[in-house]
Amino acid sequence: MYLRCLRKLQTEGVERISSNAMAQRFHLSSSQIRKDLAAFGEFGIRGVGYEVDALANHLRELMGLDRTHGVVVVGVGNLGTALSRFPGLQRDTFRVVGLFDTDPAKVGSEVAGHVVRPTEELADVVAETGARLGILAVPAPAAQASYDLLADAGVTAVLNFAPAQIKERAGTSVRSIDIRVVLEELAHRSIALDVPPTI
Amino acid sequence: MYLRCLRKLQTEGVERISSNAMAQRFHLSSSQIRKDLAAFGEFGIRGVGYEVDALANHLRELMGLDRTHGVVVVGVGNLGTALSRFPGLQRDTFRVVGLFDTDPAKVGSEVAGHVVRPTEELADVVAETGARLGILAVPAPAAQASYDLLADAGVTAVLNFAPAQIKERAGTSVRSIDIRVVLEELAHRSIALDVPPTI
DNA sequence: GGGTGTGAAACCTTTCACAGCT
DNA sequence: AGCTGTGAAAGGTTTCACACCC
Repeated sequence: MYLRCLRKLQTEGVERISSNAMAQRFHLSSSQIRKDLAAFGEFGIRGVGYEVDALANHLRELMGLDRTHGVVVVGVGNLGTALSRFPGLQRDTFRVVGLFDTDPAKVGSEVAGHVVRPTEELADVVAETGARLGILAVPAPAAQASYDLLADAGVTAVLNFAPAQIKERAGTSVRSIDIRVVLEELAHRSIALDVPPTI
Repeated sequence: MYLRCLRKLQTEGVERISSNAMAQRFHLSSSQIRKDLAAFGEFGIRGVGYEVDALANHLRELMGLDRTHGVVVVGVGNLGTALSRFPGLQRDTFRVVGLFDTDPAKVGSEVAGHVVRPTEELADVVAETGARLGILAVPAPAAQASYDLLADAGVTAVLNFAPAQIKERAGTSVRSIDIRVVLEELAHRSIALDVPPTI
């Protein structure tokens, strides 16, 4: 969240900012900002504030965003295709290094500059490219098997869009986005108009 | 979250469950479960536990999931198409009632059983159908304008997939899923393997 | 006996306020 | 003078433990 705020400040050309100014700008509390940022190390300058660039770089490093992360995408339906084409996945922080599907009709076709490969080749591609991130865009019944495939291949973090509960394995963390759950939260908000949005 | 757990219990045929059993089953704390469920009203039976069906129904009602929610989808690219075809959006809780796009090449085509309409017709469709939920699957630069369109039409909650900061208006709450942010969190996890997953 | 609902205790997070650095 | 970093106070949340009910 702080990184997002700092990036916004960078695009605005702000070079230094105090916890107070930042609190006003982003509707936070200044003491909370100081506590949090101090936890990452002493990055403020007393009497001055925080150096936006230096702090952003520090947080980027802390989050591992200073290197390129290879991403493999399993499932090349509409969702997988949309994600593969997503500009944020073609840059130097995240780069799609392989698309996989079990459907023979899809294997061999080209999507977002990549030839879709059979899932049998996933382990090889992960080994060759050193990819550590995986995206699951398969139907719910195929989710667990695909996750296991990714885990076996050595992927360490998986983003799952299938509405299925993945049985996690040590060394391969999962973050699931279940559209059904998000919609339900939305339904709740639309009937209870005073529910504050999540940050 | 409780509703998800209860649904899982329902599919397993469990009719009654104690806070202790539930805690074990879903890795929660029994006292937390009791406190939370008690907050919704006295739904447990002392000496017995909780009636799964009755509690699920109560929570469903509380979340507004006992009625049908009409959903309009703005943006019929790969993502919009994937979402429109999503089975969870064709049932009696959530039902897509209209697809919209500005691209003349897409307008008139049929996706997931709906004819894609120009965004000019959005307000009419929302008025006719009484839809209160909207999904934004447009490119980032078009996000704010599309949100405003939804807000003007009377939609009360919007799920935004565009990587853009929406300026919210009173009466139309926004929940954004920014794939970039999710990926960054994932990158952090893949380098710091001890970060626990979000529930 | 078994299990909920709930005050009290323990624990954690946020805010306050100020010493100390630039 | 101005602003950070940080102990102390305030405010919340979670766990404990037990009275009370089935």
